Amino acid sequence: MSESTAAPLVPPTSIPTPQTRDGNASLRVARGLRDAIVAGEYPPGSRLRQEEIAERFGASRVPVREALKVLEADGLITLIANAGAWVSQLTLAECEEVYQTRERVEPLLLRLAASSITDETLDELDSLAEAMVATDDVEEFLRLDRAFHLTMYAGARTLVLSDLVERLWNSTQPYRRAYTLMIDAHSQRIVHDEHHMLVTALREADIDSAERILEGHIRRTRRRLAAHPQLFADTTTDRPTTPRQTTPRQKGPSWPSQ
Amino acid sequence: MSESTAAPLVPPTSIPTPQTRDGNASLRVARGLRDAIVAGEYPPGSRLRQEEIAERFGASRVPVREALKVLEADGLITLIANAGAWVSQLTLAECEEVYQTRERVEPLLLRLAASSITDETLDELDSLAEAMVATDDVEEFLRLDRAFHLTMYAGARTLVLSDLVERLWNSTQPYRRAYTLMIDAHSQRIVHDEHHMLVTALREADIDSAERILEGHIRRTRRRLAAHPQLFADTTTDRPTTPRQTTPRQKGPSWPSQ
DNA sequence: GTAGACCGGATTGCATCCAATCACAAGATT
DNA sequence: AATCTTGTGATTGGATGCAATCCGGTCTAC
Repeated sequence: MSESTAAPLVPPTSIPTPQTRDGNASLRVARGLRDAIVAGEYPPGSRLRQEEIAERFGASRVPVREALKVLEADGLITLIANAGAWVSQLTLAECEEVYQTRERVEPLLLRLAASSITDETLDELDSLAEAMVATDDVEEFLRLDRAFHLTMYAGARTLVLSDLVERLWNSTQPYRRAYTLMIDAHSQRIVHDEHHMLVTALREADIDSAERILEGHIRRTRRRLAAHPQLFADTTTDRPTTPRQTTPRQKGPSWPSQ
Repeated sequence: MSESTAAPLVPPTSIPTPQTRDGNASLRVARGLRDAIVAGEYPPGSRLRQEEIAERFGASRVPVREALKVLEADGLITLIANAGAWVSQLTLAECEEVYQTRERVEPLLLRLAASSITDETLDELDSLAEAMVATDDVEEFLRLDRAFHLTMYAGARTLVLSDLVERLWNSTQPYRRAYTLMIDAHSQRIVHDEHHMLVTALREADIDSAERILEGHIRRTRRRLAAHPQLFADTTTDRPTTPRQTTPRQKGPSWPSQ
């Protein structure tokens, strides 16, 4: 499938393949596949075939497999030996677990970032919050919500923690998407209020309040999600359940176990 | 795992490699290498050569590279493209980051586990705490300390969170080891007191107190570590710094970035 | 008619081979 | 003498090929 790289020793002619130059096909595959999953291109339960991914990103199956291992550690996909890879399907309990974890760590990340939040950042947060009210496109809403939070945290000079938070966001993105599709005006109003209160607390440099507001914000979303269990995989069935493909034939852990 | 089926049609010549039978060499390598790193066999900054690891675990370099990706996501090693793999070396700031994260998430995990802690578990925790006082072997102390905490959490029917906590423990294990080597009797006494208070609070089913004690326990350790910056990599130098090998020639993130 | 056994195709897991990159050292140039 | 350049060995990254596993459907037996 490497027609794209068809010119290995071909001098400078090969235009469409600068990818050997980046020296890291597995990183490129991991990034691209993660983006595709988070974007909803592969919904939870989708089967991921190595060869198909390899062809899509113009690589062989070796870097694809390395990328799959990374995404498994991210919690985005579930690998089962000799069977294949599926986009992770969370049960409601697992999703609540992630949200409870977020309730604890995101306020910390906000605290670590707070000192370096500038007035410009606060204005940007305000405009992001405004834009969330204005839009009625789900994907746009999700994008803005994510941008709002990550912008708050952007000043933190942390690596472990910001990476962790991003993973938590990624692994629950499909369920935020599904929930956003059925959100009512009232709930949306509350989200907006909370965002506005957050920016206000940050403007007043009241970190403790900001932490509490953020915690409550995440908790409220968690409870809203819990009110819609139909969005999640059934706890009683073995997973991964594949709604469209053939069901895999081996019970696996609901979350990458390693 | 399934070495019992070790010799299917394999011409019995290949003695040193019953590993093809388990169907998952990369998992075996990841586990073994993780254990070796956590055990201190490869100290922070050590260079990890693919071929050497492959030989050690009786596999080729392909599953080794997959295992390296997993360990990078665990935060245990640092991969640099076209350069190699090194056991992660944390700066003091990064280690404090991990500990601050632990201060937030471990109390949550304890809360989720608390309801299923039995009297037998509490007795076991007591005896683990006692054994920690009795021993003067560093490795034994570390093993007991880890067992104490993980036993507390064992009842939690969580996957994401317990996995996260284990990663956090693993990535800071070398620094706990180095610190334990220079711990004085007074500090050790405090650790023991805190453990005892924890078990007491759990016996009284006082989850809130238990959470706070655990948070303070981790925080105190963090502050003790911060008082010994010489245990950590220098923030000013590019990393990874390899104390024994030749220094790699490319600046890399101090923590797996992705 | 139902249950169990047995191919055929597809997919994964891994070993081997080859290309690309980098560190180190010796040599050339100014 | 110092610096840039070039060559060589070692190491990593990736592609191909092959063995093993598994699913699906079909056939057979009871």
